[in-house]
Amino acid sequence: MDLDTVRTFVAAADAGQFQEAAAELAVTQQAVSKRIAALERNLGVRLFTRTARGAELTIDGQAFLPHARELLRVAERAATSVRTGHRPLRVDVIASRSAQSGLMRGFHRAHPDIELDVVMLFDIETAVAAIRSGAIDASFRAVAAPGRPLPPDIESVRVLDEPLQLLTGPAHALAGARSVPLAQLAGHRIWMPGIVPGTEWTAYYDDLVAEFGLTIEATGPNFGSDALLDTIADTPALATFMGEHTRLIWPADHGLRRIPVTDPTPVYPHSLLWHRDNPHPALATLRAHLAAAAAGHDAAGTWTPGWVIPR
Amino acid sequence: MDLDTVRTFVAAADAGQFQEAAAELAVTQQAVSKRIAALERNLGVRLFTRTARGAELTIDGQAFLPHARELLRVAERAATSVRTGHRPLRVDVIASRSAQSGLMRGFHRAHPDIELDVVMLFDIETAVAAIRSGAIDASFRAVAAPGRPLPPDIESVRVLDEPLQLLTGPAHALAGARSVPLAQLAGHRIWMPGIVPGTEWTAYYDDLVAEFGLTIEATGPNFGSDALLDTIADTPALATFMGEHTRLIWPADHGLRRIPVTDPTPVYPHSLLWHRDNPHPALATLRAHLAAAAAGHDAAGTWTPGWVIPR
DNA sequence: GCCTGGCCACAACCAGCGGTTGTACCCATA
DNA sequence: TATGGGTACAACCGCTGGTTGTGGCCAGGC
Repeated sequence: MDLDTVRTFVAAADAGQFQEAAAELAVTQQAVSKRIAALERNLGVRLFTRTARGAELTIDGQAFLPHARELLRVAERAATSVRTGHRPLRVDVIASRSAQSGLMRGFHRAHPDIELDVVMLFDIETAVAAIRSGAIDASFRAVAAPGRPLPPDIESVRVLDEPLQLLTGPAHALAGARSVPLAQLAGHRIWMPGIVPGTEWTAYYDDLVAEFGLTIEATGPNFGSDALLDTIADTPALATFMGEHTRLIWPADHGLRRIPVTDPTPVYPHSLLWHRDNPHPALATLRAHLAAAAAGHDAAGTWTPGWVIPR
Repeated sequence: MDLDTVRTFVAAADAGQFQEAAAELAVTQQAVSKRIAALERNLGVRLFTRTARGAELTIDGQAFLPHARELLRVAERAATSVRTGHRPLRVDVIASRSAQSGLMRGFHRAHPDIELDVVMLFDIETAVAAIRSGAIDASFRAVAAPGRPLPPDIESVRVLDEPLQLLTGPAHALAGARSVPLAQLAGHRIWMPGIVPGTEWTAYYDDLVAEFGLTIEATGPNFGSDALLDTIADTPALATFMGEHTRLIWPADHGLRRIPVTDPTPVYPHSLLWHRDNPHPALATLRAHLAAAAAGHDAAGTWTPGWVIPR
């Protein structure tokens, strides 16, 4: 199916005749006739009944028309998603199903008219470069890694402190605990595959390990969260950290337990980064939305690395 | 933009390389390369960065990908909307913004997974023919016109009795009334343009006129509901009938008044028609939904033509 | 009843799109 | 440095999809 053909169909349906549609599309009437005939051949149904005064839609044509319009709308949106200037707000998140995606879903619910595109970049370096080049408008990150302050043209604000919870299988020693103090995790193996060296994740967990004497194993390739959850569920000696707001796709309940961590609760600080001079109007709306959503949280009894920029 | 090209883009993005995508699509690698290059030229942005191990999405490519998938989904739905066998449930309503459309919206909310196509046919004759031919699955109508019983292979059920209200402008003599008895309308001019002779609307209003001595003018072409409402708002001597559930698109409030009619309240009987042997599974769901929605209404103090099939 | 006007479909023709094969180039790896 | 896997460019060509020309059909008016 060709979108020009669909456009021709819609034009002919609106005009009620091929001749006028042809004039609108700046082609001959014969071209319109051939396009419609080809579309009818493709779909296997007759879309118009040809009369002496033009062409009117059959029932099949009536049923097809709204779908055709929708198709053109979606094509238009797809094209504008990459057209420079007045394109949708483009935001980088660290992972789907993360708390950041949750924030963006909330923003979309609050402002359904604002067009959004969500992408996932590799690390903060890439994100900063993309922000500076204008390829993206904003990025959710944990800024900044120690010793690497943000460039002056990049602004940022803390938007969410997400408490980390321990995720264990049903046979884990701590599976029955209602909560667990952070210091008590010193003897347990905590497994976090897929933490890529050089990203801000690494810096965060390095500090957590250094300060509380934990044992975090980042070994092994990342086979995806399904494999991770499978292993956690089946291995009594292993646990992992997971953000409180992270949504699990867990069709079969393998008895996984989320256990809050206390004294202090490690929180992962999510910040929003954007370029000082970015003129996108929706960016200001997003910042206002996040500022309103972030208000009123309590930082007492929590831990973040010392290098994290204060709120 | 060509949907085959979009399909190629999605395949290449999923595969991570052109070669494998080409194999899936049963074309050569060079064809995929040319298609992607053409798409990039069309959109004016680079979608892939070519590496030694394949091709990975740029940020623009990432932003475009979900739109491309959506485009293919919509195209698929558009094609199935006219494909015979397992196509969406196709229902004929008398007008958009009518109570029937409201019923269908309610059904769609209750069963969002059921695909629907809504069409508007000319009259009950056309609708019955379309039902018999299988072109549509169901039709909302006021059955049956007097002396024209339904054929035995068409089944029907009353699904909604919609009270008619008087619609007047602010300067109309009855504009201030909280309600008006039907007999009291005898002296007033009631204007119903666009009532097409031969349709079941005509039969309904003919009976209403005959029984209560009203003056209903069906003269003049139908310039659309906007023009009708404009005229009603500006003309003190004119009023019109409108279904209680009919939704007005009325950007500027011209002070229109809806006045309930009593003693008795004329109600317009909406029935659902379908073919005895129609096997569409969603049809049974629709009938069950409408039966549940129709339960518990009170027919006391209302009027319908004598030829309307009883509930 | 026939002419006329308006509209659509078919035929013939042709440019160019979009496929193929062949080949060069690039880069990671051994 | 050689090798293998991947992409891009060039040349070629069939067929899609446009054009012009023409015929058929139907409604309305003289």
